[in-house]
Amino acid sequence: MHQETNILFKKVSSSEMNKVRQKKQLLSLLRTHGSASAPDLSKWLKTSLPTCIVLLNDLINSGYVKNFGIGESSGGRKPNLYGLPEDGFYVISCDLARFSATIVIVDCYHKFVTPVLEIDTHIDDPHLVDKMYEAANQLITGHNIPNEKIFGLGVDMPGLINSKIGINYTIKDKKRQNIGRDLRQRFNKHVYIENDARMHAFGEFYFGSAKGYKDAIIIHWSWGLGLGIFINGQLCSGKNGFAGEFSHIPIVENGELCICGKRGCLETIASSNTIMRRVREGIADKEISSLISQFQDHPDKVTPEDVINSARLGDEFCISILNEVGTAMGKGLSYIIQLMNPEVIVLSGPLSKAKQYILSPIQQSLNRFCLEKISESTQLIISDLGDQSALLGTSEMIFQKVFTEMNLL
Amino acid sequence: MHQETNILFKKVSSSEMNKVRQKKQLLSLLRTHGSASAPDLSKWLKTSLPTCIVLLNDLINSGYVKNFGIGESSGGRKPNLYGLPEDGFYVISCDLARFSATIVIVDCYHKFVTPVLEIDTHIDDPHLVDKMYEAANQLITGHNIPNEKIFGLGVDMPGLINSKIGINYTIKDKKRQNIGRDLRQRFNKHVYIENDARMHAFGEFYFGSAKGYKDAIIIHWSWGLGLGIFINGQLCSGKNGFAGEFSHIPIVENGELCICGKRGCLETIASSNTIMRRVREGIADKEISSLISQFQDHPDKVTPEDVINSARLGDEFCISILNEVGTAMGKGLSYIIQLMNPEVIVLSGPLSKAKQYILSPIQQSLNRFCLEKISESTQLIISDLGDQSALLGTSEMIFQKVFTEMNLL
DNA sequence: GCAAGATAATAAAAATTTTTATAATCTATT
DNA sequence: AATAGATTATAAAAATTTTTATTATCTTGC
Repeated sequence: MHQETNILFKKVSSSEMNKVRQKKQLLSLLRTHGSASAPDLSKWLKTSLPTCIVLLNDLINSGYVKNFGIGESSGGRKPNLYGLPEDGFYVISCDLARFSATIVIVDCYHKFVTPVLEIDTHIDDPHLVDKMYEAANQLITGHNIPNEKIFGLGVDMPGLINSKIGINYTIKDKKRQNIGRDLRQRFNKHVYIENDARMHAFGEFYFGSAKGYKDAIIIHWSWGLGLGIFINGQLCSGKNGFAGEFSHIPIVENGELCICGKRGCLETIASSNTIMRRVREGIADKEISSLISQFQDHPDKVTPEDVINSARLGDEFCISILNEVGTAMGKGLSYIIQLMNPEVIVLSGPLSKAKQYILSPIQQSLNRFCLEKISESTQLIISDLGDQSALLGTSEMIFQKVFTEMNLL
Repeated sequence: MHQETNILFKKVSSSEMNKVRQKKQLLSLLRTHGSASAPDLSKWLKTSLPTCIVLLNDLINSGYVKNFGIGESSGGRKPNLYGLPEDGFYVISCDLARFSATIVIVDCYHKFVTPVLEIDTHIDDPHLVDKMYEAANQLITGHNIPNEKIFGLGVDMPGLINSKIGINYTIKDKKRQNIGRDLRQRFNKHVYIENDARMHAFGEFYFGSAKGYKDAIIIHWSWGLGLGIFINGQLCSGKNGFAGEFSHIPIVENGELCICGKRGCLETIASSNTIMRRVREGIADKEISSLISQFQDHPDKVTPEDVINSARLGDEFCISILNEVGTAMGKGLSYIIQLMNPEVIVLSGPLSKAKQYILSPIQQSLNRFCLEKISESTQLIISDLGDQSALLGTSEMIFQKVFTEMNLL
C-alpha cells in the first residue's frame, strides 16, 4: 500500500508528475461520484480509455481503488465499476463548539464509522490538544481503525481563523493560537483547522440544502450568526480567513452594547441572545404568555427552543419575539443579497427551527430593503441537514485537502 | 491566417482538441506576459520544450504569434522571444455611460489604436445599436484596421445586467433589453455586455491599483456607487449578474427617498447627489463659503469637482460636506469588509479625487464600525488609473473571452 | 581573452498515449 | 430467438510526447 521509496533522492519526471496528478483526480472523481465506469472516468479526466484503465489498475494495485463489479448499461456491454474501498480512507472530524467538542471518524463515503464522542473542552482549554488526541485514540482503538488509514484531522472552531496557517486569533493565550501546528505535532497527520460557520456552510453546500448551487449563502443561526459564503462554487475566506463576520455588522444606530464592544451589531437584535433578553424583559413586564407563566420562577432555565415551541403552540408573546428577530435578520440578509446576488440562502442552526415564524418576517424585510429584481431571484430555504453539518463539512474539507495533497509516488 | 476547412464535417480527435487548448493557453500567456521564451512557456504550459516549440511554430505559421528576436540571459544562451503581433488582434471596447458613450479600438497590448470617439446616446436610445455600429465603422475605416482582425466587441453600461445572456433589465423597452443579441446580429462578432461598475473594477484589477491582489473590492464613486468584487481572483457577478448593488443598501432608518423608491439607501448619503443636495442646502441657509459666494447666482452650475477643489483650497463648508459623505461611505464599506475580509479596497471615480478629505473620514468610520483585527488588514487606496478604467477593463474582458472561445482549428 | 558554468535549441532515441481495429457483451426490436 | 445497434474492453499499430544527448551560444570570473 505505501511505497517506501525515498522520494527525496528520486528524480521525478514530468510525465510521472502528470500521472500522479491524474491519479489524484481519479480518486477525487471516485469519491464524489461514489462509483464510476472507466469510459466515464476517461471522459472526465480528458484522457483516452486505455490510459485511464492503466491508471485505475495502478491505483488498484496500490490498494487505493477497488473494482466494484459490473454496472448497468443503457444498451451495450455492461461496464466495470470502480470505486474507493470503504475501509481505505478515514479522516477524523472534530467540531469544537463554545463549551464542548464532538469528534468522530469518517470514511470516504461521508459515513460516520464510530459514534460521535463528546469532549468537555473549549478553545481556551490549555489541555485541548491532549484531550482531542486522547479522544481520537479512544475512537481509533475502540473501533479497530488502522491508524495509517487515517489521512488527516480536521477541526472547526469559533473565532477569527486563518486556515492557511492554522492560527486562531481568538484564542486568548498567544502561545496557543497556532493550534494547527500543535495538533500536527501531536497527531503527526495532515491537520486543517477552520472557522465553524464556514464548516457548517461546507456541510450544507455539499450535503444539505445548498447542494448543487454555485452562489450560496449559509447562515448558522444560534447565539451568534455564522455566515458562509460560496461564490462560483468556492468558499470565500477572505485575506486572513476572517470573511463572514455577519454578527458584528452595524445595524442599529447607537444600539445595544454588543459583546464585541461596539453598539448595535446585528447579533444584538437577531440572535438567541436577543430572544433571551426579550424573554427577561417580558418576565419583568409581566407580559401575558404561557411561556412566562411556565418559567417565571426560574427564568434562567428558558431556552430559545422553548420560545420556538411556545410560538408553535400559539403563544402571541413568543411569536412577536420571533417576528422581531426575523425582521432584523431580514434586514441583515438584504445587505448580503444586494452585494452578492446569491442563488440561495440557507438558514440552519437552532433558530432556523422556527420555520414559518421566522421565514415570513424575513421575507417581509427583504421585500422592504431589497430591489425587487434582485431579491425575487434568491431562494430562502430552511436547512434539513440536522446538527451534524459541521462534522460533515469538516470531514469533506479534509478529504478535499488530503486528496489534493497526498503523496502518491 | 484563417483556415477555411469546414469544421462541421471534420472529425476532431482528442489530441487535436488538446493541442487547441494548449495553443489558446499559449496565446493567453503571451498576451499577459507581453513576450516570453520557449523554456518559460513550456514550464507554464506544463509540457516539454520540444512540444512547446512545435506549438509555437504552428501558431507562427497561422500568423497568430511572432518571433520577437533574442532576449536577455542570466548566464547561458540567449532565448528566442515569442509574442503576439501588435497588429494581429483587436477588439472594440465601448463604455456606455449615463448620457454618452465612448468607443475605441484596442490591441492585444491594451493599447488604444484609435482616438476615443464619443457617441451621443444612452441605454434607452432606440438607435443605440446603429449609432454604435456607425461609430465603430468610422474608427475601423478611419484607421485602416482590417475588420477580420477585430475579434470582438465589449460594451459596459449601467443597469442590472446578466452578462451570460446579454440582457440589461434596466432598459425600459423590453424588446430592446436583449442588447447582446442585437449587437451580435449587427456586428457579426463575439459580443459581451457587462455592468459598468464591474468593468471599472476589471480595469483596476488588471491594470490599476488592485493589480496583483486576489481579494479586492473596487468602488467607482460618482453619482452612484459602483461596486466590483473580486474573490479568489475571480469577478463576482452573482446568480443573474446583479451582484454589487452597493448604492441601494439601507443605511438610514426612514432616511431620504432614493431614486430606487426606497428610503435611506447609501446612495442618498454618500454619492455626488448628496454633495449637490448639501450645496443647495448651504446656499439656501446662506452658509459662509467661497464656493457658495462664487456660485450663488447660478447654483445649478456647481459640480462635485468644484466642491472638491474648494475643499482643497480650505473651504470649511466643502470640507465638512466631504467629511459627511466620507463618513457615510465608511459605514457602507464596513459591511463589505466584515463580510468579505478583502485585501484591498480601491476607490476610483470622480469623488475619489478628494483624496485625504475623503480618506480620513472613511478610515474613522471603519475604526468605529469594524472589528479591529479585520479592518486593520484591509488596505484603502485611491485609484491612480484615470478615467478610462472601464474601456480598459472591458477590452481586457473581451480579450479573455475571445482567447478562450476563438476557433483555432 | 579564455575556461567554466549556464541556458537554449535541436536531433535522435525511448517512452507514452492515442487511434484504430477487433472482440466481448448487452439492450431492444422484430 | 435472431439480429441490429450500442457500449465496453483489449490488443496492436500509429502518432505523439518526453527524455536524453548533443550542439550552440552566452555570462562570469580569473
